[in-house]
Amino acid sequence: MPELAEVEYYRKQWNRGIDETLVRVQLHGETRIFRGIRAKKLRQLLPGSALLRSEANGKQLLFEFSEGLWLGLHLGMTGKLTEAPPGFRPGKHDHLVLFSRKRALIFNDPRQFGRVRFGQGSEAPEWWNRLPAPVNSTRFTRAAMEAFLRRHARLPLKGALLHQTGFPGIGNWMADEILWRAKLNPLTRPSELVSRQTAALWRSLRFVCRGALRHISPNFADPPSGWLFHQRWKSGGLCPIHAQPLERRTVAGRTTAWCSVCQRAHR
DNA sequence: TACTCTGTTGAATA
DNA sequence: TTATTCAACAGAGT
Repeated sequence: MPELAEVEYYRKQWNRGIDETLVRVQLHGETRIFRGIRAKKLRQLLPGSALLRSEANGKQLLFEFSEGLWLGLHLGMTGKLTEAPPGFRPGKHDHLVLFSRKRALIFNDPRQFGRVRFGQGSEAPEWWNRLPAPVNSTRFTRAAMEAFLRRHARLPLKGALLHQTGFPGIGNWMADEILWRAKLNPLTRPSELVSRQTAALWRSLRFVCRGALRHISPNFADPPSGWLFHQRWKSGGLCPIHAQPLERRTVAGRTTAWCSVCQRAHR
């Protein structure tokens, strides 16, 4: 699930451990989560350092520790960050657990599509600084969105919105919500958009990002009723406007729900 | 039991 | 260069 707002929620769970010194690190170093890094180094270097701060960039997370240690996390499809008392016993899918005297910070991910990265130095790791501006930042501009759509003129809108280089932070449910509000069919190609539709896409994108962050990231609450979110997955889901049964099909490789009245294919 | 589905993404292929 | 397909993984649902 973790998209922009859920990632932000999880970041705050680990922030509860800010200013606490780690005493022990427990991890399943052989799992896919740690691909590309030496998991053993985490276990050796992190104890003795303290969590200082954290940052999110779209779906990417960065935790800064004292002693110039940096932990990058991606939650993949089923990753979660939680916090537990210090006596916590890691279970099968608790692949990385950081213990301070007061608590355990847990990275749990059954499907292991998530990822842990590690860096050392006085500055944030280079891969972090190279990330594109996430959709909720002021650096993400309408001009940048339009340039990306021009570059991917034949990719269905649904696929474009899921592209993390073009729309960092958007995931499957947000993409459907955005297209529904903009009254755009997920199969529409960017090259077919008239300027009124591009404007609608931009407005809808901003609205859904702001709303998701406001409603979901504080407590993991659902967005307000009236959002497509509540209808997307249930069989017999209805368009919140027309009470029309939603279409449900794979578009650009992902399950997609839309209203055939609001989001007519072509004009 | 067997088979299908899933909120991500990146590698391989076209 | 851009678009599509598929695999990585585990568990839930039918």
